[in-house]
Amino acid sequence: MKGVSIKDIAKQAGVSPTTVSFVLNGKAKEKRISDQVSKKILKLASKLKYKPNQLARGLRTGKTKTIGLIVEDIANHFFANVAKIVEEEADKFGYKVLYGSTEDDLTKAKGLLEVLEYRQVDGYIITPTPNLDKEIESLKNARKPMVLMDRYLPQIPTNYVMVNNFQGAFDAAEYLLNLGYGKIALVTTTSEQIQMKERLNGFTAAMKAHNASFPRKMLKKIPFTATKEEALEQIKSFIKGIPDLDAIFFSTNYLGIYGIESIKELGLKIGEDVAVISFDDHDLFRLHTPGITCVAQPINDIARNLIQVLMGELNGNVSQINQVILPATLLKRESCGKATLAR
Amino acid sequence: MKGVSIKDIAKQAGVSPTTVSFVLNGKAKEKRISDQVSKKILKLASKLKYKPNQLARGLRTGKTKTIGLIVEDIANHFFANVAKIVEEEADKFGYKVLYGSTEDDLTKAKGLLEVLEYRQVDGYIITPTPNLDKEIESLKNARKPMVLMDRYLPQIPTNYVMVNNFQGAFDAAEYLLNLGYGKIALVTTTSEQIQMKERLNGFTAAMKAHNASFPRKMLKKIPFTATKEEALEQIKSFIKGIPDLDAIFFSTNYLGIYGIESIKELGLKIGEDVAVISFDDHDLFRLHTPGITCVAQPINDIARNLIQVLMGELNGNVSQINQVILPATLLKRESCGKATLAR
DNA sequence: GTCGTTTGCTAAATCGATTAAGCTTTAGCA
DNA sequence: TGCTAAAGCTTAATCGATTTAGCAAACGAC
Repeated sequence: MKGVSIKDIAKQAGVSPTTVSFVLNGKAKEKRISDQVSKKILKLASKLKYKPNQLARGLRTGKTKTIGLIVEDIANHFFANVAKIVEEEADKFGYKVLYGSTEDDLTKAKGLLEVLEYRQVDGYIITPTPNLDKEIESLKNARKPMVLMDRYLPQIPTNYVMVNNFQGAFDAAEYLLNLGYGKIALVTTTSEQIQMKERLNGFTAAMKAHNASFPRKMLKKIPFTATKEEALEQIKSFIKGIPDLDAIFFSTNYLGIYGIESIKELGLKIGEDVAVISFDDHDLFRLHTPGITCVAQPINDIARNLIQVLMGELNGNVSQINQVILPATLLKRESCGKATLAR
Repeated sequence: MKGVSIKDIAKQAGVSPTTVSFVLNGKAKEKRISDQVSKKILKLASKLKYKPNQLARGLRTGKTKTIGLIVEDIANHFFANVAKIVEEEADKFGYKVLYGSTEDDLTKAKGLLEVLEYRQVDGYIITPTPNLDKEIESLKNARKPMVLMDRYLPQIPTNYVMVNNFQGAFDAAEYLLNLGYGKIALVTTTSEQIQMKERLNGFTAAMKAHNASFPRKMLKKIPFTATKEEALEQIKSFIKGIPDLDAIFFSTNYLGIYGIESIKELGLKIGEDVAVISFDDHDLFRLHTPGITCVAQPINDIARNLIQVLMGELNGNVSQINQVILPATLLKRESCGKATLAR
């Protein structure tokens, strides 16, 4: 029942636990343990299927080999996929992952951080909620290894890994403009978070660069507190309110999904009556008829960079701040009808 | 930097660490600690923001307050949603969750179990891969709290929580038959796992119950090792091979997705040329035009039951085996055209 | 006044590993 | 032979909590 401990090995090998520890930690040479003894110990360890007790080790060394992953919603396509790669990559370094979803709620995020702290995770991958500044700041001051993802807090210089939101939105808008669309609307959220701002900025910058007009009435912000029904209603009446609308850019994947549903309910045809682009990819966008053009995030790259940066910190390379911004890819499908027709 | 320990509190309160431990564990009365001292300790603890070191506690008590969650693929809609609720529910009991994806691969599953074991998780929620019997058996013999999900191993009586696969498939087939469809095909995987068998059994039982014919050529098994491209090819040529086909039941959500894509590529119209039902719901099915009728799993219920059963075991109620089978719901949408037209 | 009981608390062992410090024994060299 | 150095281990402290066993003082009963 009980596991095999270092003592058991020591007893059977006729040496002290210290010696066993040295050998099993690869310090045999350094600690001048004879090859004879080393081999005997290694043989015994594998024979007895010795598994070091991580708790004991952690208690002594202060390292749990665990990282905390805080996402907005683990059930969301983007975060779930990141979580998957993060787990795989962390595993390569001998780390396990504890996760939690904030629902973008400050209180939940604080709660998660507290739990992770007293679980003594070695490092953090955090999708910050609004107003999480104080907590992030104090983690930073405590020099805890940490990387932010998906967004960052402009006031606090920290490591982060994100997609290039500005460029992604810029490319999307430019693509629509080049296809000849003139009345392009942007549907985004009221969230003041940086990733949303940058998508808005990228979009407007493209419009400006092409001397296209983007009056205030072409911008719709849906409160992030809105229920699905409310969001659908708002999107529908927004669309109805702009008769000459010919294209819509949705700034997130869930808004894109709501958008598709809204457009469908209005009896309009995507790609014919109105062009659609959404930020973030989704199975739905790929398989929808017509396929929905989108700005895809490089999920694998994001996850791998997160771990790479975090491992750097965990190994003590805390020298400089790592801010990784990865390119977004415009996946052209059929939802911008003129696109395929015109070309 | 260092955390506040029980010793710090003891020193400041002028008592021994033992006393502090008793008070903080709610054993003040039982251990006859005076109210005076109790209060002083509690006050100090909250003033110093004492957080018990879980490692130390775990080392001593053998409990980590951590559960291991092994899913097939955390990025999959079903598992991601279960993972989310599992985390929330576990949190209510003070447990955190370590997760990992097997990709239905035996070696990965073994690796995960090994890691979780030596991380000393208190309990396991496992989606077993094929041939994981030996490992499950040995966990069971070690009397480790454990619940299986999504499927179980018929040879080993264990706790599990699953949807009623038989009933779900039966209902789907019956629904199609009642709508007047006669040539109904079943597309499933070559997987021999119980949940797949039961879906097949449910389907054939319904056909038999209604005296409908279900010749071997109406059954297509796609190897689960097939790439997406291979799967699409196979589904397409299967459909082409049965000219009078009028309905298809896909036994999993990813086959349903492939199915939609295949049908689309063949230039057929879902709900008009061919009716479609898939096991498992998905955003895509809901938002697709036409909406895809499906057999939905009660995800929240599944997750809550998993935790409930596991907590029962963790609290020592290991008396009897809990096998929870939850009803599947047929979500009727437009993909079975005659359905909406006929009614 | 003595004995037994209760009250209120503490000492010390323990969980299993890591690690600084140190203790033998053998070797090397003059 | 005697002295230093290196080789090869071990002792014991430590991480922070839990928990068993038990001590000292106060109290009560006779």
